[in-house]
Amino acid sequence: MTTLDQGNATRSRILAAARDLFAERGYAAVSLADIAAAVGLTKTAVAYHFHPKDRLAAEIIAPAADDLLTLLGSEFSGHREFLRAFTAFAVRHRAVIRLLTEDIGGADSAPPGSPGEAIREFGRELFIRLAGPDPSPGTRVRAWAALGAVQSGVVKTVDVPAEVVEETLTTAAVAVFES
Amino acid sequence: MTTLDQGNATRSRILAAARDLFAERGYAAVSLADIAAAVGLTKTAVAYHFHPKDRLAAEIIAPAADDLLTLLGSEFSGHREFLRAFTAFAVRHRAVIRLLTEDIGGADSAPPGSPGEAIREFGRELFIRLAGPDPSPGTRVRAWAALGAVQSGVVKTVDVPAEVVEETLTTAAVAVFES
DNA sequence: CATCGTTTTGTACGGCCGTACAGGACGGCC
DNA sequence: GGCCGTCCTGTACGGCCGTACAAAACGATG
Repeated sequence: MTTLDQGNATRSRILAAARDLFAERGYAAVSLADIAAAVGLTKTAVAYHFHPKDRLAAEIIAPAADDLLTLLGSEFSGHREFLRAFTAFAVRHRAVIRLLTEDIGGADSAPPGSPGEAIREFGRELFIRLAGPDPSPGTRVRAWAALGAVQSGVVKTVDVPAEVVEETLTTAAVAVFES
Repeated sequence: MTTLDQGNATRSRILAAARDLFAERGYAAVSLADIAAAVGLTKTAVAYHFHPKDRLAAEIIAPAADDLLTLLGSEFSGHREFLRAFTAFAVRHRAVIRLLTEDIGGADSAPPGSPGEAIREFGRELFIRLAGPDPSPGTRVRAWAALGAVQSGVVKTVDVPAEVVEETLTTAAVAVFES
């Protein structure tokens, strides 16, 4: 089992390093060589564990993606509840939220069937969920502002305790949308 | 003069096309060939007008950068006035604000003396300006949320009249920061 | 018409990317 | 010891990027 454990261990180390680098610079701006250097391997070794590069992103994103689909599949009684749930989601997955919101699907087209396929333009779905099917210009602006506030607040304060961020941002997001 | 005018005309067309493409996909994701295809030229022709690719970004950003430096150099009586000024700035330059906030300086290191150098991490300066030198965790979260709300609201609603966006977002940003 | 500068093209190069493939090192198993 | 799967390395390839450079169109100028 030693061999297997070692493999899973480096696998995890690669995953962790990649998550940090992606969060810092974005998906496309990080090469396999960068990740390899961060964990002290060659880029070929990294490629061995995650055959297409997409798998790295897919595996990093997977838990957040599941949560997101659950969120989008749930019913909420009003925008306050929805914003509360969204903020909780964003805080819980703040290390990877940048990948979900921007990088993936924005650059190269996700192959059909991959996790990226389901997540594609999920931001738009969140927006529709919040703003409704046929929002007024003012509502559109406020909805995007609220989503942007949560994302920005979550990404830029990774060192602040999660409870503080979540509570503060929930209040802030509601304040935006009701302003 | 016809020759010169033609040159300036295509220069402008390149600039306009590049601005749109950058706003849509981000700086690094747009190649010279993409821009060339958009204006019906070869990538070499584009490179002729803007020798290092950086010049394209620099020229597109220049007016916004000047405005930004003015903003950072001004005094404000309180956070409301600052947020009002920042929102006005963001709306005025909404076509290029994505470049200022993310792409430039984020990916590859800007060469010293280039415009990107001065703009580098300007977001942090805006944050300090809003949150103060030694903000509490809650203030930090609210400040980033306010800035993110404005940015998101501005970028995602380019088809909404500027006055509507500006007024709505100013109110929203203040609501966030005071929430 | 000859000449010049400007603009555009075509071709080519070096660099970095992700990927493929062959081989070597190491431990588990018979 | 022989064999096998796992893990990692080295080398190499094709593709796309930005860039350099020679040459060709083209109008303007004399």
